[in-house]
Amino acid sequence: MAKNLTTRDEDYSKWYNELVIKADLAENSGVRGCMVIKPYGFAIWEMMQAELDRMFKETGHQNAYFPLFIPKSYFSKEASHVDGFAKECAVVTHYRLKTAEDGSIVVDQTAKLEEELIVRPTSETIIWDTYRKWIQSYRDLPLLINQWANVVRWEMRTRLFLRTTEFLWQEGHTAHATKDEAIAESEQMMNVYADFVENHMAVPVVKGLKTESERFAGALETYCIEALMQDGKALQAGTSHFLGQNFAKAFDVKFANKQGKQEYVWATSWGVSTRLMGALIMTHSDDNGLVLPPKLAPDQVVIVPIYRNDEQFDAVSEVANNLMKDLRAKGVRVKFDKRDTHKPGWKFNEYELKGVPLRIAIGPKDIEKGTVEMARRDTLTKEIVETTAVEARVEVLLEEIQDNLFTKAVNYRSAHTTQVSSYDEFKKILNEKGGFISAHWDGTSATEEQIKKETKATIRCIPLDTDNKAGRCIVTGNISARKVLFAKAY
RNA sequence: CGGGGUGUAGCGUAGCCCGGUUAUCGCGCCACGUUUGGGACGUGGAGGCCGCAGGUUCGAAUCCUGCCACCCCGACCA
Repeated sequence: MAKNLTTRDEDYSKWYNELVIKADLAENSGVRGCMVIKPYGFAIWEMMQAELDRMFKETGHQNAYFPLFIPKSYFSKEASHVDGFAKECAVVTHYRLKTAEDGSIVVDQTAKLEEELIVRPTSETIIWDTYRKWIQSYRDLPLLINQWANVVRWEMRTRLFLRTTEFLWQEGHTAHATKDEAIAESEQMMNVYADFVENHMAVPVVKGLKTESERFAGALETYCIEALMQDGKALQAGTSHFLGQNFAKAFDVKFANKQGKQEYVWATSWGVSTRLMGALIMTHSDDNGLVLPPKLAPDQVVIVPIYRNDEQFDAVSEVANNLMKDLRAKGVRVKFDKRDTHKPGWKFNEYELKGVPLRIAIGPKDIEKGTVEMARRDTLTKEIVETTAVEARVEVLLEEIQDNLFTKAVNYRSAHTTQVSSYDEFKKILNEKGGFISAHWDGTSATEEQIKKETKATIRCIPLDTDNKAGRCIVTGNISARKVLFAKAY
């Protein structure tokens, strides 16, 4: 059993914070709102990056890198965009320090910048300023670029991975000749995200559209994927925006079409961030610690030796090393933990806390019988397996664990998605059960705002796979074209 | 930015109201020995600008003032 881990029932957010720290994923730094991502946490992020990067490239995108600093004036070019980010920007005003008379380090006031630089909260402006120079003809389109970067948003309140002042993400920025093509790109990337999150992270998502008030600053349409956490709160896991011609007009990005006529290009942007780590942790983990889906686990299998003396250790090691070699040849990520500084029991708990999907223990009894003990992290069950059968069994179990985690999460979500037909029922479900609430809404921002004020629930999305049955808004009783998905959100 | 709270060893803490020996305890750390199939035990040891600065006092972790940081609640969060 994990020592001192607060349970989810006791205090969910305390459980989350402790888990992040104890599983060695990240910790708070000396810098307000900024976290240190520790090696184990970063290894998981790298697994995510590698797969996403592969998917982006498979859909024709290329990576590039744009500056961290954006001149202030760039922001004023697209009005709604600056409105969305103005309140949370870090601003660079000086470029030099000096030693004061009392020996302290101070900002050199004579080194003031002509124009302040903004630490990017997102890169639309600098990228579109650059695209102007890259795009002249329809032959230059589509332009399909992604960048892996850090961004800064000066949030009032931060939480490890879920909302930090600085965070890591990827942002795709594409330019297209036609509106339809740009919309198709936004939809495609939403689907890529959904594919990744469901099939690699084993986290089920609802694909949908954001309402006008929840839309990205500067977008005409925001596609999103929404996931449900174990405490019944929703988490926006990724967004893909159709930007129309807003940025093309703001940054004067035109191309000559086949008829030689100048046209503004059509744009999209899309991103996912280290917040996905939060989604991964909160979806699968339990009171014993982290639970990782095999596809993203830095170590899929760990082998723990049990021995009393050198002779036994040598015998166990021989079996372990052979297993490791065979499993690695099959592409399984496996580690043999032969540290003599910790006891087996300590290691069992350690790997449980860190969410390693499969643990293999090999001791003197196993050597005698030609077996090993295998333990699953997701079900906490153990089985004895013939050494010769381990390789095949590992492959089966890794797949089973991946599927099981997804199925469990889907079941949880189904059990916590409620259809309601009145506002009273809505409030009751929200307070007593939480989760997604599917209800009719009259489509106005006023009603949406009223619900948010009165209940703290927001419209997570207008689901795309809904059956579009008309009805009456639960608040106003006005005509509603379809049900939308509400929840309290992170 | 408003309301509340907390800063004592790497971490978690006692002491603070009511000033007075060498600042308490647990975890962790180091050494040695016994241990090793679910977070071992014993013995010994190291580790402290008591958040920072000033003040009161013979004497301050303790009282006073200012500052800083963090946490919680609100506001904020495309």
